[in-house]
Amino acid sequence: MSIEILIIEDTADIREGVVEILELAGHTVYAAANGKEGVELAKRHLPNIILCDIMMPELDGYGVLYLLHNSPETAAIPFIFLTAKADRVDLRKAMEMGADDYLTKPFDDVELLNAVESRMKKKQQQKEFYSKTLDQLGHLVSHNNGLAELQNIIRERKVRQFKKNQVIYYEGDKGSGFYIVLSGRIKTSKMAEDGRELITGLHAADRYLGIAAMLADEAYTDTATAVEDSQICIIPKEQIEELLTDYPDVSRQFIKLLAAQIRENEEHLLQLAYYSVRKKLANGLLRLHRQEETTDKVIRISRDDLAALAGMATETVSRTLSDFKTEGLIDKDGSLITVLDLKRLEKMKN
Amino acid sequence: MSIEILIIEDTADIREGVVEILELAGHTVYAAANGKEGVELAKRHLPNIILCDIMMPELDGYGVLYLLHNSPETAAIPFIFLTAKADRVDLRKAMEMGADDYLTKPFDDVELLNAVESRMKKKQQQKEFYSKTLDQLGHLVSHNNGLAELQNIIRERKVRQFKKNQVIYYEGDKGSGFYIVLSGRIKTSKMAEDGRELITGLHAADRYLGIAAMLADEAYTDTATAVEDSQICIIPKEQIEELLTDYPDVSRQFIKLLAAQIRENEEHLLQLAYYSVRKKLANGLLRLHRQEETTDKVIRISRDDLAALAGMATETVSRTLSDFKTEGLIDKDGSLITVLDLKRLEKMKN
DNA sequence: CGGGACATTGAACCTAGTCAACGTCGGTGG
DNA sequence: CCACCGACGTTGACTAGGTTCAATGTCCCG
Repeated sequence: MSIEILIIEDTADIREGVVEILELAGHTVYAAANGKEGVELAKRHLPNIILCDIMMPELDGYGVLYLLHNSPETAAIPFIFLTAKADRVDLRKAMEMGADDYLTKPFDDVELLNAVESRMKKKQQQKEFYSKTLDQLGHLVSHNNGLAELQNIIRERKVRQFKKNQVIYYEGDKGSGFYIVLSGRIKTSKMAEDGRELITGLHAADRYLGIAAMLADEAYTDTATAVEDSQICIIPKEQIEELLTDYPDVSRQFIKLLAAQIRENEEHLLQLAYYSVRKKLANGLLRLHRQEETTDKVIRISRDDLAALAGMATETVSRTLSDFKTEGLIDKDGSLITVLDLKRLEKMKN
Repeated sequence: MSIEILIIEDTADIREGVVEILELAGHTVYAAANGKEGVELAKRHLPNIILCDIMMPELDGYGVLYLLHNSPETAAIPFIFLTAKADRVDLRKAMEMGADDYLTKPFDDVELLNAVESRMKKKQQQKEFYSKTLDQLGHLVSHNNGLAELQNIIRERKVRQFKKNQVIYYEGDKGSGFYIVLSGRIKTSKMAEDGRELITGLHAADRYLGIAAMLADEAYTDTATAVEDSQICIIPKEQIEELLTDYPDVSRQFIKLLAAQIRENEEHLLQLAYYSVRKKLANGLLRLHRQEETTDKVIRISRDDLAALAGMATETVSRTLSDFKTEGLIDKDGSLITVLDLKRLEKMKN
């Protein structure tokens, strides 16, 4: 199988060296001498893998990565950084931004080819692993044409990894597609002026993200962040656009998702307005409990996130959880919480 | 023009008398001897006007009115109660439920014919008056087929009057259509367990109600009540249903409305979670100010509603408004509030 | 073993809710 | 026509519930 590779590197020596090696290995190679050109080539050719220098004039490697990741059709392409420094800080930043791997210059032929191949192999494994998950996505599937089409799109599986605390999109970004959570957990949150955070939604496997923004053709109203390492399937907007005009059943399905979200939000609204801390926390726990799909239903969440979810101070969460424990409602150990008495939690007085 | 009239009355004497008079006047008359039969006939024939006794075995007049008003295709049919008692309490209840008129038994031929005719005339006037308003509804209209179709449906103008504090639908009712506010103001609200109310939306002229519930085929998530006397156009679900499957542009339009609602709700969430009373109230006022379309932009709302809108106690609203007044932000006189310093209200610190 | 992230606990403070009394206006009935 | 009632708004006093600040404890990772 021939692999298409894009190399973005401003130093001619290195760039030409890499091209030569990869072409000798039988791959198709596109070369760009700067970031801007790199992004253009990436969008035009949609290569199977991208190698990119960090330090470049004008648009640096981070910028390239950012741009490509924000565009659905290029978001899932494996991205390897080439870096001269063995500087840890830079690398950490790179990996946090979602790079898949890195190569420290100078590197030899073997290192280069290994990196490319191992990344392609991982990608392949990932595909196989998640084809199961994706095939299970029965929600949107029926015997109907449009939904079958949608499933096909989902099958193309542009999967991208997000590490803990990595941001998937920011409030204010233009919605350019939507996302399906395959594994892990994603929170969507809004920031108050003083920096306090309110979690508007928690999305575990099989849940959808960013639908409203995409369909309304507006900017995202909240910021999506990975709570733990997660895999996310990215569906570009253009592909959905056609479906919406051709198949009414698809729009109906989306409308239901939106309506469900409105329902949830309104319930949340009422809680924040009038419920006591105890009740808000109880409801928050129940919400998490319902989502938790591990056998023993243990909830794993930081106090900070729990506070942001229920709209209160972290210290208050700590205190109230301690109360709940002495009352025998829950058990807790660090950031692990087990619901013991569901009934009583549900009936929590105000 | 021949008018189709339905008479629902359990006493055979009266019923037959009425039928005779009306038929002599050249109208088509359907007669039902009890409430259940009456509802069936109404749905089958969709008469131009309904006369209905209050006191009947099994399903009484209130029940008939309730059922017919909850069904979009019959909701806008003028409804006249026939009542033996001159009892005010009963009548008040009837009018509050949305009856258009009443006749106290015994009534003579002239009274009966007058009541029918004057009601039909009013209905006609209403139609003419609102045909203007409805024609202005340019929002959903484009050169596109589906939206033109939608406009046609809206033109059929099933207009219904709601008096102050009358309920349009209750939380939990099945969504059987959606509503367009023609004049007046409607609030949608949710009730906390302890009875406190949170207003989730305020809808003035040209706004839509109950879209989410209708499209998702679920129950309403909140209760809609008229804040002042209002006119509302009712669109039955069945008619929309076809449009949705045939014309994608219509669904797109609805999707945008839903997305806008999500946007608004999320903003509201953040406010309720972390904002101070001063800031919440300031935002509430701004929201109202924006909607107010009278020239001088005077806001008219009760303290209770304002409190339910911002999610706080009425007394606190009173106090804070007084503060705002001494600070020169607003002017107030009873339930009339004028925004004086928009800038400072917007910049209100937390 | 040290440092940082996260959790817990204590104490002081303060915001906003509750309860209660009073004022005002408009409508209704005697 | 006036008196009364109820709905609505205002103001005061009190207090509970939660936030904030600060100190200390605990766990995990390099």
